[in-house]
Amino acid sequence: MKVSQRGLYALKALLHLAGRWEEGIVATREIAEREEIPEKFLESILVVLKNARVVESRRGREGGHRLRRPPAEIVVGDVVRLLDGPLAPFGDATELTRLVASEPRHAGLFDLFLDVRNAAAAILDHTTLADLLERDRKILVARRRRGGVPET
Amino acid sequence: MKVSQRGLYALKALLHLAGRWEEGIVATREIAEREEIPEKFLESILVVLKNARVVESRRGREGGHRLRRPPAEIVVGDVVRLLDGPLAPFGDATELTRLVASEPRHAGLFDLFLDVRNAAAAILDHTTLADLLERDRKILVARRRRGGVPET
DNA sequence: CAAATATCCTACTAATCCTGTAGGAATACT
DNA sequence: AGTATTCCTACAGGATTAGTAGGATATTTG
Repeated sequence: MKVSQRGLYALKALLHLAGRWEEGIVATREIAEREEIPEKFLESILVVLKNARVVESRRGREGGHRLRRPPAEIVVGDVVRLLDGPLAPFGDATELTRLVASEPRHAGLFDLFLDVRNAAAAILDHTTLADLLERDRKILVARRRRGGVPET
Repeated sequence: MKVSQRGLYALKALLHLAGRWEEGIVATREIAEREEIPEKFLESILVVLKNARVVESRRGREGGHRLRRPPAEIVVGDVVRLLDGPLAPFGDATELTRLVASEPRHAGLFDLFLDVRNAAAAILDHTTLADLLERDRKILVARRRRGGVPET
């Protein structure tokens, strides 16, 4: 499994929307500027996210995007799969299962790959956007305690 | 992390050599034929494996390749890293650690990626070629018991 | 020494993926 | 009507992937 720049942008954008969940609709430009994502590129990503019903959009003036569900109900694994394909290091879970069951050679190898994909899925499929926001917060607090650098 | 066709070929070739570890040297052509890998492509892969001191080669007639160490001492994680780069889904472990420690935004996300890479590393770095051969054997036995199809 | 055979090295190619850009059409708010 | 924003299509340059081709180099056998 590999997370592309595009996938990373998608996650950052969603985290941005999650952080401002109460505010409602946010425009592409604003996300792009704050998260340092090329605006036109982000546009195309948001369309994908919209078609997958992760996000909903409003056009025209005062338009923009917002999460379709609360941050605690959006799973990181789904977003990664949507943008960057299956979590398995080779092929996908179904293909690997088939190979383990039918390949005369190297079934063990595919079985190993299946273990890796299951380990990744176990982590990514039970982490939500809300979890990540919480995690951000905790890391920041810990960093501050460890001799953070509050300016002056 | 993504295992390419090239990486898969490398692992298959190494498993082939591991299976015939006692026999000593095996020619590229033979591996290519038995494992159904394009010969010239396999050649280039074996050079990489040789430069990384995983395999040793002898030229000329009766030449070929063999593992430099016994199968139980060759770790899958190292092979994957060699052919397909870091195990992390984004960047590598060092970069992710740095990002978690210094990024003002989304440190939690990079921390999550670090968890994924650690989970993958935990699996791949403690599985050897010998483990995989054993695994192959077990799968075959289990398959046979479950109503295998012994011809006629 | 010569022939045969295998690895090793360099270069090239075709296809696909990745990371964007550009321009405009459709839509919705003021 | 005017303006701001999403949405759609097309394209482009660079990197990566999966090989191919041809020959130089080394080594064993006759």
